[in-house]
Amino acid sequence: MIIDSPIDLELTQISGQTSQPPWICENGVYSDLVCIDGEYSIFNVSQNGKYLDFNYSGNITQNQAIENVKKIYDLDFDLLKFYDYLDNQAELSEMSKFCKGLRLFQAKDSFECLISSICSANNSIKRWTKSISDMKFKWGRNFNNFYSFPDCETFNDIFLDEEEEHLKTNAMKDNNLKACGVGYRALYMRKASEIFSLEMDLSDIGKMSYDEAFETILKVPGVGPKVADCILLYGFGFREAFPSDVWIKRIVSYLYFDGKDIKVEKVREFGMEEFGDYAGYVQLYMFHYARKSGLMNKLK
DNA sequence: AACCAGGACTCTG
DNA sequence: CAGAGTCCTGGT
Repeated sequence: MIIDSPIDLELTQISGQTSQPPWICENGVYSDLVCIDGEYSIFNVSQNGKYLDFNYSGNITQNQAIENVKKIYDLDFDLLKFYDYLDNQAELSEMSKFCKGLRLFQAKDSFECLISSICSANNSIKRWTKSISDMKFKWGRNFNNFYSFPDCETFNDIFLDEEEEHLKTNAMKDNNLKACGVGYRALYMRKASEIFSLEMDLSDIGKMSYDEAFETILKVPGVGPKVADCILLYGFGFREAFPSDVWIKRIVSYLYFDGKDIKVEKVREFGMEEFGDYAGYVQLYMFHYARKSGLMNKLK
């Protein structure tokens, strides 16, 4: 079925949002496993003109399927109204034409998003997406050769490194977190996983105000301000988050502060103040505008 | 082959 | 409480 809401699927898929790695793509069809109320379904989406062509298999209702695909691709967000806003801001007016159809790629699994976001810190898009894909393959459940991300109870039992694996088994040496290329982040991931299986539900974060959610998630090991905002934006749909890293700092500094060096923390405050509920989208568009327009090379 | 990029954390003054 | 150093891996 066609879903009547404009999107650039490929751009959204490759944009490196820490909700999840890109879906498996074959002949223009992007597919992945989605869990809805304990039922597993395979979602297939492809580009049809300006719109998404969507179908699914599995034991869920059509309403559930549509509701979930709309959430994942943020299809209820009014892009055209957002472009009106961008076009009327002197500093942002170039962005819509470079990023046309780019949408939030929302988490289908908030725990996967938590671990992905921790994995992305001090890392490259290519490397963290491979790490997460490796984890799904090693420890996820297999449905028709699609793999779920392990839940936090399963995750707690994963060996940290070769040493821990060797201590407890005689098996091969790559059945551990560090074998996925996560380096020192392995311990952060395990501690984070333990917190959300022993101390609180990850879903509680979504019920909080933005400020409370930010302060709460910030206490998780491996989660600093940037990663916290990614989790809140991509994992829980807090659009007022403005995840600020060195690139956003350079771009904001170039566009708004005459190239002056600003603290990342100030950039975050500026973004939230200036862009309000559009902050998350503006951050997403700034990054891809910088990539595609050549601004990024210039700022290096 | 030495060096760099990328956030969070820890230690120092 | 700011600033510097360290962590791991893949890329040059």
